[in-house]
Amino acid sequence: MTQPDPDDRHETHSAASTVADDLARLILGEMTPGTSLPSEAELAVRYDVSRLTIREAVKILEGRGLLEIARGRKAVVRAPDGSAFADFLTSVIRYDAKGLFDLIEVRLSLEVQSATLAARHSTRAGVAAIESALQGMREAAAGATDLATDAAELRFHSFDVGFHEAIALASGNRVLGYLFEAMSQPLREGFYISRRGHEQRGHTIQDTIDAHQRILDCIKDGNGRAAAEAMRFHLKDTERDIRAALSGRPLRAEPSQ
Amino acid sequence: MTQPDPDDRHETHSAASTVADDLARLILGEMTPGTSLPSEAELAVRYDVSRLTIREAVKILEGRGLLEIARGRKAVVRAPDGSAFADFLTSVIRYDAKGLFDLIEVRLSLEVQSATLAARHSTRAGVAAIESALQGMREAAAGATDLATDAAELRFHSFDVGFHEAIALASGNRVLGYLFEAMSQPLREGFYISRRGHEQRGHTIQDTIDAHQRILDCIKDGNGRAAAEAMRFHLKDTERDIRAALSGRPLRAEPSQ
DNA sequence: TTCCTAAAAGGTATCTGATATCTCGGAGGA
DNA sequence: TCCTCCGAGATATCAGATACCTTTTAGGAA
Repeated sequence: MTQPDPDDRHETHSAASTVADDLARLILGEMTPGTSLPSEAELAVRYDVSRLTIREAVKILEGRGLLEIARGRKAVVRAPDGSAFADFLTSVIRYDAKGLFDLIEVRLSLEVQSATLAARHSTRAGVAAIESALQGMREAAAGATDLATDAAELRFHSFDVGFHEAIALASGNRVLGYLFEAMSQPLREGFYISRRGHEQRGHTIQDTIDAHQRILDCIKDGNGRAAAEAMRFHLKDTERDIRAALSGRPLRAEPSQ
Repeated sequence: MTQPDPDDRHETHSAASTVADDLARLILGEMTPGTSLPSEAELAVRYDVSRLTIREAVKILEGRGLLEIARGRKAVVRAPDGSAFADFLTSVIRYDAKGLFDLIEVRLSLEVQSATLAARHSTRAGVAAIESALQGMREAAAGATDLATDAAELRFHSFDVGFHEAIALASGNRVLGYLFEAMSQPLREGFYISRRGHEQRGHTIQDTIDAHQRILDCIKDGNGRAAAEAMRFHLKDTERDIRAALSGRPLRAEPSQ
């Protein structure tokens, strides 16, 4: 809840911030992804500040995910993606364990909706992408039957994430895709915890694959309600895995990244 | 194919980005909001780069919303909020009108969940905040019966947003609160459009207030399912308002901020 | 003529050094 | 004891310079 503050007497904002805000408005308003900004020298002349100030403004926008910067080339406007939100969510779940479950709760809601929408109006290509991810999970699991090695677990995980991401994309709702992308990084840690709990509860990898298969089947049938239910069941089960793995032992504090 | 280049992963971008990533990990991992970073000079020594490079790294983190920077003071770690995601979403809905409806769709899902959770376990203070926002809507509407003036409409709008925000907070799920905060800015434009459509469809302000009252009643009753349904009905109706107002006329392209 | 390569031009990345202005805490006076 | 003022420390911004990367262009070879 921000205070009204209509007239920004708060103008002690630095020159770099001012330039950054102006450029942001320009970029969001009338530039399309792929367009390149004028050179630093040119911007310095236009805003009548030093090149350093322009650089700092551009860095702020890089941090906001609006620009892509490479050495020797002009800065180009970046297509939006969810990464800008990712470390924000990461910081949320770092502060306490409840944050992780809050995130899981939200994720459940969004993924159930994704599944519903994906079943309702997905394209053949969309279904193919989901199928391909599931096939990848199968192969990763076959390669190492118990996911004993880190490499196999990593491969399985990335296909698992890919499965859910493919559903989010197949929903046709881009905001869902961005949110999923933003959530997948902070949920990465949760994944490894959940696999541990999955085994503790006597389940196998095949169970996991079957659960995904059911979701896929419902989507292919175009049955939104069933797809939603299958997704909800799967995620609720994953949540139980995590709770089982965490019961009695605190969330480890050290970041794995 | 690049040369071996063993000690320097050339793939990593600039020195500033490297420092920024390292600082981000530090901040997310082991610093709490309010803590201040070492001074630029000290960081420059620690990372063995010039102060300018540190400045750029810090600017990137400012853009990511991780740091708060003020002149003459060290940079302090910022408590997470949704604003970093807000202008990202704003950029999404700028690119085409479908983005707006994608966002509305996601919002519906999240708000329905908020209502459910708020009904399930809200505190007395949480309910009071929702009630207070609704009372504010009533008074704003009474002050100007048809919301003719911009000021009255603005007041009504902020109480309307406050109502929904209070529900998100009452849900007890902080991630929902952050997401709501991030969405409310880009949806601001949608609000004015919806009010126009509301009138076009022969509805009054009182209808809007009644819809909110119904949601509040369900939450007070602790009836999660009914609260979800009331919220869904209200938001679906709002969506119809927007579609009605937009039918035949394109979304205006000029940014309002 | 066509294709490949190397130099040139333009751009960013980073450093050094200097000045201005702001914040905060402590010294000193009332 | 409390208020005021000042200096130390920190950031903000400037200017100039070098290194390295990318793109373009021009020239030479097939």
